[in-house]
Amino acid sequence: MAKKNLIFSIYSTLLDTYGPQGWWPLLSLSGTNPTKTGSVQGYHPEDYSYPKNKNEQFEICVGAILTQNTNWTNVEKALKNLMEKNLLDADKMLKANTEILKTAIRPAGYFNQKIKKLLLFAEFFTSLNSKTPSRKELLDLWGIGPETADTMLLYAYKIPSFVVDAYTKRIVTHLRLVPQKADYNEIKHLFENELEKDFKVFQEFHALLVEHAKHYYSKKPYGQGCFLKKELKSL
DNA sequence: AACCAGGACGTGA
DNA sequence: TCACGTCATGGT
Repeated sequence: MAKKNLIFSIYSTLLDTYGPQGWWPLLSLSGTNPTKTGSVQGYHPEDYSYPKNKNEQFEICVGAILTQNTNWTNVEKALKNLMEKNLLDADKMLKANTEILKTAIRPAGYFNQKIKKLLLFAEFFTSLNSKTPSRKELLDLWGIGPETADTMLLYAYKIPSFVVDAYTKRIVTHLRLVPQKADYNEIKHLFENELEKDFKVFQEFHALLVEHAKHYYSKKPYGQGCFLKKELKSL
């Protein structure tokens, strides 16, 4: 393989190791592939046609908010509750009783904060009339920070905006690709500057980093057995 | 039984 | 700017 750059070779290695992840996870697909937590098979590997409709797009955005500092299995429970009550729809959510909404999303934690975030976003989402929001518009919403905004842009709107989460930061600082104190944008640019702006690559890369982190960067000491460290030396 | 999970916000220095 | 507390449930 021609050495394009360090970042790309990491992507290559992760993809070879874990395979395409097929993110974002959608409820309609978790039936065939229930609650993926290990390196099993992706949700819709090598199929980049999602979201297929406006409700799936909304579902991704809701999931992005609910998963803030929260385990995905808990988010899935909340999403299922919303789906069962037929509330995974922006208009219906806006008309719904707030207490019922809170009860539905309770498993995802922080339900008092998150219900505000969801309603504010739902209102914004309907006001878009199917337009694609800008990153700034998303960031201006209360409850949507850089990671959530980038997650929505990348997975709900297929815009190549790299997502930096706690795992990503943990990995790149451990590998000494950025200083410990590197902020969100510094890490985001590290990836964006060295990759072609292809939403499919960005989608896979972020999902692969999460998968990799679950194997080697979830318990201390971080990075034990991480094969990326060996690879970096050999370059 | 502590610890933390695919963060964001408010506050005080 | 920046470090720190707060928000909440459920699995290990």
